[in-house]
Amino acid sequence: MNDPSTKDRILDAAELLLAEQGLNATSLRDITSAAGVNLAAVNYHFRTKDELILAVFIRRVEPMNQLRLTLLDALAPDAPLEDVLGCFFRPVVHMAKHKALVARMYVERRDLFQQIFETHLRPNAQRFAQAFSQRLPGLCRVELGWRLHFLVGLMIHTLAAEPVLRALSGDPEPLKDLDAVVARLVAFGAGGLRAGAAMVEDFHA
Amino acid sequence: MNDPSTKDRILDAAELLLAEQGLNATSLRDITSAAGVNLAAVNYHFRTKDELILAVFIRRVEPMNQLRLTLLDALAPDAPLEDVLGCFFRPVVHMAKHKALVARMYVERRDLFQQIFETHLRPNAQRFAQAFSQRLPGLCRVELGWRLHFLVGLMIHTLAAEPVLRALSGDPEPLKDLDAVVARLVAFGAGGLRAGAAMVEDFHA
DNA sequence: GTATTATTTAAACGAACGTATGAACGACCC
DNA sequence: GGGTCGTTCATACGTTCGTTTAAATAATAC
Repeated sequence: MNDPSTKDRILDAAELLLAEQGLNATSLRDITSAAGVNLAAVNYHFRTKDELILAVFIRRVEPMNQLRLTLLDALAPDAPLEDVLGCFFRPVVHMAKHKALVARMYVERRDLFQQIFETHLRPNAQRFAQAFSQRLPGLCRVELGWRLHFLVGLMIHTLAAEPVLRALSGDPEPLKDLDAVVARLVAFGAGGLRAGAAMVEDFHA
Repeated sequence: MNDPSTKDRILDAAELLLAEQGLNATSLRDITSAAGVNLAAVNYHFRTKDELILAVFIRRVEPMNQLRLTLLDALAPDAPLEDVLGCFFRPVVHMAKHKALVARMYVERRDLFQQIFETHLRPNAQRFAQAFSQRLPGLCRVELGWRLHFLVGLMIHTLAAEPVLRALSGDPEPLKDLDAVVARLVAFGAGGLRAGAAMVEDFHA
């Protein structure tokens, strides 16, 4: 087993620290000293801090994205809403050790997040939007958008809030049993989507 | 109509910029030059940047908190779950022009958020936890904690994501009709809470 | 083995940051 | 009018940041 390359050691250390401390709060010096490499190595391998952040993120998003589509394709056409939600949530929850990075990215650097969304996530998102829409008849585009937005909110917030959950539940490792987390997200999400669907006519009455 | 004091002009400019650009990304020089005051005025009126951020936040949280309790107290003891959710969501959604600040705070400076939670929000949160619990019989402490956590996620994410909603729905001002936003949050939240409650025995089987 | 390329290193750059200082200014009281 | 106190001001301090440079070292090819 050969040592991980400098590039990989930077990526690993960056993933950990960026998720833990935030994007702006983590300096390149934090990362390189944690990785045991020289500061200038970041510039050599990634050019800038932004490109390093993108590389860290894409390394996890790429396979997660593929898994999502594989699961969705394997679903029966008449599979219930809950199964689609499972395909949506499970790969993200299982993705990485340092899940808070998603939320950090989303709030601290929406420009970078948007960039990744356009290049890596948009087709994926449209496939899921279609799968949800199919199982929530009578939902117009705007309302569907809001509900998808709520789903993303559930997910991001859950992944970001390990310390809060720890304090709230007393469980020292609230995100340990990932399947239970997925089940909770699926149940809550399905209930919200269905109740929301029932309200549509109220808004447009 | 006398001019607003230096202190207020700093608070106003800070609220706008901190929400727009983020906590770390906004410098005191950004704030003071937007407010048209001297840089050192921050130090004079608030001592440090952290204390300024706290002051900005507390100025909005204080009345919002009081309104929340007033609404909850005015509720009939047998009011439905949706009404409690309304008391929970409405004051936050209506709170300030620059709502993203809540999310910024939550992700970028959880230490400050925690500090405000302990000193300003905890009793409030317990009142609501009790009101929810009362209407969701058979929910253990842990599961209730998860569901409250999901509610907070819905709220924060919604307030933070105006630009995303804009892109997603095509609506140029998706957070303009605040009552519609509250209605959507209430419907989705109630559906999620109830569906979650129905799943409890599965987890503990 | 030497030449060429790829990688790592120490050191420094200029810029931006939060904070601190001491002088100037203004309103107000005696 | 002089003195006091709260406020505003220009300016500077020390630090840290992302980025760059050029030399040193390792790896590869001929």
